[in-house]
Amino acid sequence: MRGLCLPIGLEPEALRRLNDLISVRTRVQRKGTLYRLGDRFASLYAIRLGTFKTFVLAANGREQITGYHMAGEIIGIDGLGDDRHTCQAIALEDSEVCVLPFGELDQLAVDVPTLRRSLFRLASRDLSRHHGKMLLLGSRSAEERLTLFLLDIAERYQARGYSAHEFVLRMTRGEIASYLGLKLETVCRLFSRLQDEGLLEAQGRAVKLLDMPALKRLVGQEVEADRASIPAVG
Amino acid sequence: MRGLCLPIGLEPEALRRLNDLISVRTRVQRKGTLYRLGDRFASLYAIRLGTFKTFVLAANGREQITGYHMAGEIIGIDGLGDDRHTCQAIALEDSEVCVLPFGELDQLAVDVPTLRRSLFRLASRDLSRHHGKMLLLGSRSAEERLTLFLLDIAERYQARGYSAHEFVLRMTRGEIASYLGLKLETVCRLFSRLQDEGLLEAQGRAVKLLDMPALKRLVGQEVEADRASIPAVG
DNA sequence: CGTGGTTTTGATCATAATCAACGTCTGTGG
DNA sequence: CCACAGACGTTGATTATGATCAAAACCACG
Repeated sequence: MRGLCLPIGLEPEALRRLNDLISVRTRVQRKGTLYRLGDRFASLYAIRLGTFKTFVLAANGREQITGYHMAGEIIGIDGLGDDRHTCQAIALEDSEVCVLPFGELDQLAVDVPTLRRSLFRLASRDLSRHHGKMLLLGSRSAEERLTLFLLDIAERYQARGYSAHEFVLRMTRGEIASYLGLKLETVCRLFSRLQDEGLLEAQGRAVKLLDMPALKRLVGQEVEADRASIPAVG
Repeated sequence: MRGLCLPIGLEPEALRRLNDLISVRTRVQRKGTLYRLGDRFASLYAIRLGTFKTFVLAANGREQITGYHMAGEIIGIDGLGDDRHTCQAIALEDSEVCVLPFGELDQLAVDVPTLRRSLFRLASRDLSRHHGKMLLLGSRSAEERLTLFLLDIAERYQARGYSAHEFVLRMTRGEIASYLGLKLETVCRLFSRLQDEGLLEAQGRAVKLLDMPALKRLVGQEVEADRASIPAVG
């Protein structure tokens, strides 16, 4: 049990202490809500199994997806700022989370500097993720966005010991589109195009990344082994 | 001195304690760097006077602006995740910051739950800001983006006691464009267009917002007084 | 099977990017 | 104080990209 409940990115010392306050494990079935916008912020949730999407509702009522979250990640930190969750979290498949009561976590953090740091880290991680990946998305073409998205997913699967080259997406084309700021037809066409170009193979949600180096080049990521060649900019 | 050094959004109790550890005040002149990407994270900076931009360098060496920061705001929290700053901060005009050594801040946070909370709040604030305002930017037209940007600036000036209707931008058209994921020519045209439509008046960086309600409607923000009319979505 | 949600593809249109030229402002040195 | 250079801003003409509208095919599930 403990194994999967433990968040990636926390130091060993903090992890042991954490274990003690993990009391509740909850199942959330497909399309079930973990928390809603406006809910009082009380806990963090360590995803033990499954996948979640977080989203906000735009003025027109359409949902704007703000993130996808997989097993091993912690969600709910968005509520910290105002004591209320600022988005809604829904399971994309039958899932299971460990509830981490924030009050106790906060208390524990007093004794354990490492955990304190870890919590901060966690809070700033989404932020950094956005900086590093998604904000850059603003100035990128549709093709680059989708590629970045797929590479991000691949990387996260890999970090969990799964194949980075072959996986099954848990979200619809429309959900991907919402996340990337595109239309679903555009996302479809891009899958087709990347397939025609031999970079990947997609049958519905099953995806095989065939030419990783090319995909990385497409989004301007240096293909490892010589990062020294990145030109310095003064 | 204390007055302006103190961050907006911290509770009174925390503020008093904070005062004691504010040791250094630093000037940063126009175009001067406060911190660079990769710099060791040691402090937060409370902007006492002036304006900063934060940005990352894209693969091609072009700068991608990730935020604008005005007097009363705290920057530098981006470095918390990895102990290294993940972006660069440069002053857009002659500015002044208070240095808040994070180690001491962290230590202080142990005793003061309020401060602890405030720090978390701070860490998650940028995140929330993005959620609420800029992430939504992904699915918006160029005109909506610029309008959101201007309304955001207006709101922040207002929060500081300045006019929300009339202000002088501190950044170039190109910098606005970078921030919004547009090209500078597009930003220019949009200023012209909004001016033609009578929504604002722009002479270079001096901006007057002439029709606030119309601007808010443009981006789908309910014009106060009846938020009850927003349809519920289940 | 048939029904609803999802995915794919086509044709057309709107928006913003690109390429290009020119105007304007600011600060510097003569 | 003026002339000039360089950065910044504006506008026009054209193109490329992604949105929109529309019609099928596909698929999973009851």
